[in-house]
Amino acid sequence: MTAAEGSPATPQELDLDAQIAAYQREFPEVDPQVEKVVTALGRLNRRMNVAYGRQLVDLGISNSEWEVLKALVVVGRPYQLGPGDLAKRLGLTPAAMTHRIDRMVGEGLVTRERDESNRVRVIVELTDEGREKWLQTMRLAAAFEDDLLQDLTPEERGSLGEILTRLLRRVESTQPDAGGRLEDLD
Amino acid sequence: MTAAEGSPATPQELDLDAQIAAYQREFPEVDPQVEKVVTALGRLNRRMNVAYGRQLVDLGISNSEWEVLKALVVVGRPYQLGPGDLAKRLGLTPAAMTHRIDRMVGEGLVTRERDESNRVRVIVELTDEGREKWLQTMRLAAAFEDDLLQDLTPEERGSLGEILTRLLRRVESTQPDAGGRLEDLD
DNA sequence: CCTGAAGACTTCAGAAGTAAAGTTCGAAGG
DNA sequence: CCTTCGAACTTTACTTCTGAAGTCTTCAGG
Repeated sequence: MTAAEGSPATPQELDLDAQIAAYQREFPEVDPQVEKVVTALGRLNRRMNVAYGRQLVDLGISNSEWEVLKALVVVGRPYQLGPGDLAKRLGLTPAAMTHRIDRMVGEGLVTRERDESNRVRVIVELTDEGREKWLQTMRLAAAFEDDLLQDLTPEERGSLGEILTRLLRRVESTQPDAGGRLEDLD
Repeated sequence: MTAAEGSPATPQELDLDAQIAAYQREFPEVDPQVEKVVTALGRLNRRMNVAYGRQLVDLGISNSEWEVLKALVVVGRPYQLGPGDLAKRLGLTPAAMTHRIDRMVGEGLVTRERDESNRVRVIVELTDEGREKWLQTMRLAAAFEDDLLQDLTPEERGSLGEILTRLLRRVESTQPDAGGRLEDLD
């Protein structure tokens, strides 16, 4: 029998404190408190993505497809966006969007048609099936997320949300949105 | 002239509160507080990775290569690991590691040689140049991270680190490390 | 009208990942 | 000793993404 092909996407990592200690050993100038926050953030996020990924597999869609569903649902009825808009919102090249949409059309999650009022444009629209899929993912994701934050007190949740929002604002203002504000798109 | 090819990897996203509001509109059962924490976490992490990526481009290495450097540095002298260990630690397939190591050997960041005491094994070792690269990335990353957390009070940093650590522990214990504990590897 | 430029999407080639099959070496039993 | 199994890495086929070139549509001038 050949090797069991260890399932990837689930990293085996050192204990967090051990990892921080290693950084201090190799790079003494580092601030352990800062490094702990940043490292925990990255690792937490990675694990969450693994968890989402597993749930999505059960529902028969990929993480990439989920992103598209989310973007379409968020804009609201009639759940339409162009490939270019989608690409900007997801941070992908237009070429990648073309392929993703191909797949998703094949799976019946979205439709693609030319905009008859301006035949250069293409309209990608969520199907009922696509919307239903998104609802299913939301149910699973919400359950996972509730469970994840279960041990936090309401005060802790509030303060966590507030601090993260502040950090996000800082980084998003530092990092201009690669040419053109989102408001231009709607 | 052809299209300017909008630079990807920097998503244009809705305001965080607007996104949460959209989720509530489309899925009223969602807990906005929970969703805010989770969404901010994901978006923050993504932006941080974009920021790291830009710094790495300046230093001439990719994010993937950075991961390998980190893993080797963290184990300490003599900075050696096998491809299989590396793959497990990074959450990749062994096949992907083979290719990554190929590239990194070509760039002089690591060496690859057979273990003479057991010729099935291969030893990947950080070169001096690789270690120096890692130190450079650390300097830039630490500066970025210090700046990111600049607005937080020491108490906020401490509590953020503590809460994130707790969440990480929860998710890591829920999500067994795909076959085999890390302790078996050293 | 016709032409040229610009915009929006798609197509094509190359990079990097996964899954599965293949190769090589070491160890254990007859 | 020889054979067979298992472990560790590599190879192959296929997927998905990026960057650059290509196609089609619209619009502004001549």
